[in-house]
Amino acid sequence: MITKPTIKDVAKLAEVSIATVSRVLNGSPLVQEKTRQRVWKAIEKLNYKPNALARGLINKKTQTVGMIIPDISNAFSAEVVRGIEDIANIHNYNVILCNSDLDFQREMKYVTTLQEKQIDGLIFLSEQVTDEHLDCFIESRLPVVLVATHDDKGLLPSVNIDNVMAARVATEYLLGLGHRRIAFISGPFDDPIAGITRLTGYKQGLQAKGLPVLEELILEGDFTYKTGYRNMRKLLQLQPRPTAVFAASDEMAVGAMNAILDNGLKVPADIAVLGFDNIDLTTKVRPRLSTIAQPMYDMGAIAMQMLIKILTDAPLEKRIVKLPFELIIRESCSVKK
Amino acid sequence: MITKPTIKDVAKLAEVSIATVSRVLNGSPLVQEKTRQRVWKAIEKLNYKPNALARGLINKKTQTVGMIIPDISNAFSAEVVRGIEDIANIHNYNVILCNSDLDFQREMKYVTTLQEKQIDGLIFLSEQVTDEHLDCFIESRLPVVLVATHDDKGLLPSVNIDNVMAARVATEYLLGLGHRRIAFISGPFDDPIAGITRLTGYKQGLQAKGLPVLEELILEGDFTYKTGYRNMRKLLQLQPRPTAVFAASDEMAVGAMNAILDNGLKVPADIAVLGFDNIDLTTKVRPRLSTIAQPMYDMGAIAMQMLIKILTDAPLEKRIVKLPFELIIRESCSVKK
DNA sequence: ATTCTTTTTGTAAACCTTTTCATTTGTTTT
DNA sequence: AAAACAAATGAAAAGGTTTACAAAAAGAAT
Repeated sequence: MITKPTIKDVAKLAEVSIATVSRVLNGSPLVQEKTRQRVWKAIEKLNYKPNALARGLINKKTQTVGMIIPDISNAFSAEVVRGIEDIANIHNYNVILCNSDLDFQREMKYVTTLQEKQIDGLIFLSEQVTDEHLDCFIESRLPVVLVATHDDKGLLPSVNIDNVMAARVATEYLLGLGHRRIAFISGPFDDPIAGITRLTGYKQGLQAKGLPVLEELILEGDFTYKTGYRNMRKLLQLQPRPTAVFAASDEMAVGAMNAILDNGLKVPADIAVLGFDNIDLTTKVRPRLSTIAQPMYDMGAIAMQMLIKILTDAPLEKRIVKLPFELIIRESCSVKK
Repeated sequence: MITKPTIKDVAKLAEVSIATVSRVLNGSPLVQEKTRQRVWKAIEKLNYKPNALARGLINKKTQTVGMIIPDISNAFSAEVVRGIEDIANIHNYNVILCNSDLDFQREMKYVTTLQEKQIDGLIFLSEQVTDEHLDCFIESRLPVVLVATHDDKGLLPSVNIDNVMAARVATEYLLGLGHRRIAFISGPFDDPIAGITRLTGYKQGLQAKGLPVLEELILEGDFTYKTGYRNMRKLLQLQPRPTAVFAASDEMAVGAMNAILDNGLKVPADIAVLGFDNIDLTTKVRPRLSTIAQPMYDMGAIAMQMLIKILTDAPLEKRIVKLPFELIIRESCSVKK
């Protein structure tokens, strides 16, 4: 069997030492022009590719980072990941993809494996970052950047949006349209990042206007289409019905919208619907969904940029980055009649 | 600075040689029970993690595979990737994600990088597999499995569906509903996998019924929502209008559906719409989209299973796998009035 | 007790690089 | 021509594992 050519083979063919080949490979200036050419010729002739394992072993760098996310088949994650990979690619990094399904055990197992593979850093996306997470990250000594999450103590660098304010702006928009009976389909009540925060923003919006927060109008979902649909069906049975629904994710908002539509009612005429995230889906449904836009791609891209800065010892201007959100008005909300 | 503990540190603490530690780590039977325990204790005490680079260097295996796909933010790719990663994870492999945007240069650059990183194998997803691709794969000597693609010569293992037959079944379904003027929004005319094949199936369907293939009813898209929308607008100007549209992807089908809806017409009452893929979106739009289901997750999962078999020298029953497709009837197609 | 097995453990080479340090070669200065 | 210096090259160690082989320890057979 023919084995892969190594630096030795190149050295032999070019009639130099492996040290010289290595220097050529790494663009060292102290090698004569004609030697350099001879080496390159040998490299090409043998189709030699340096072994990144050997390199990594000695350099203690692998140009590889890990990303642990809940689920790549979720549009939000996928968009963030695309941002991460694009920046990684530009800077000659590769990314290892890990789907956790938000399972703590899996997350921890991935951290261990990635550590063994000597990744240079980790990008982490999850519902919450608990103390156990923190312990694990610290023990691993891996540079970690959180995206679309943050830890309470602000120990880890992160990139996120101001979820409270975003949800408040959304609520105030609906109030501004004249709605007073605004339902809220929340994320998990124990999710401190996208659950509690957005619920808080919703409440703040109402309270700032002097309106009561009605328990019956607040239902718990898990960001998925299904829970949006189901919760909306419950809301439709209320007397009187809410005139608007604000959901903590676009998936849930579309679910809610379809529940309304399937019930023979109209959006926004009968009930206004407002989402959160601005995933692709929002422009593909009819009516198009108004929503709070999170800069998903940018969040990923910036997280990766931060990670690279950490890896290259460049200064980080800000460790905790809050990106701007945007209220995008489409067709799913109208003035209350 | 504290450095990571190595096998040497473990050996010293456990008062054995590194060979013994290695044996314990690899579950070798020829080490005494009490020694084994001593070693494990040392491993845990030091929180030692074996260095996968050093391991890979000597074993010539990295338990890492690469996957080159067009774009992870595309629902189809994402679902396939999820299938790949799940199976990989079960078998203790990790996956490196590479987005090519169908750019040949990028694809080739990724192959080189992945090769340098000594991946054990590669899963490749693209519009076409040209001879240059083939040359590159062969030269790389990497085990490659194609997914949702295949090469003309059948050189590489692949998993796919019978696109011609699927498109034909779809067309015949519309014909069966009484439609005679059926438009087709195709993928790129030069895409031999999902472009030409599905177009062929469409034509076959018509011809089998003795119907003419009308050029004016066939438009070229690139599988994206946008081209579905645009092409449908063109089709709407035809006199007489088509009574049904079959699109070579769900994205295009939804684009077409929205073009129809935005034009004040009804689906399926005025025009029936049929898609291809069965991505999530199909059940989130109203009316729900009828479609040809490709087993996206399974395609990824099976591709990975095949790759693992190749890597472990297990026999492959079939090198070219054709998975079954399924016509899923929802609400976007009705009998022609 | 001696020899022969069998079981357990250790030594050292190998995997493929990078890099320090030493050496050689070439150039400049005197 | 010799001395001093700079530039180019090579030898060898290091990085952290696995494993073939050697060696030691333990047990069985004589």
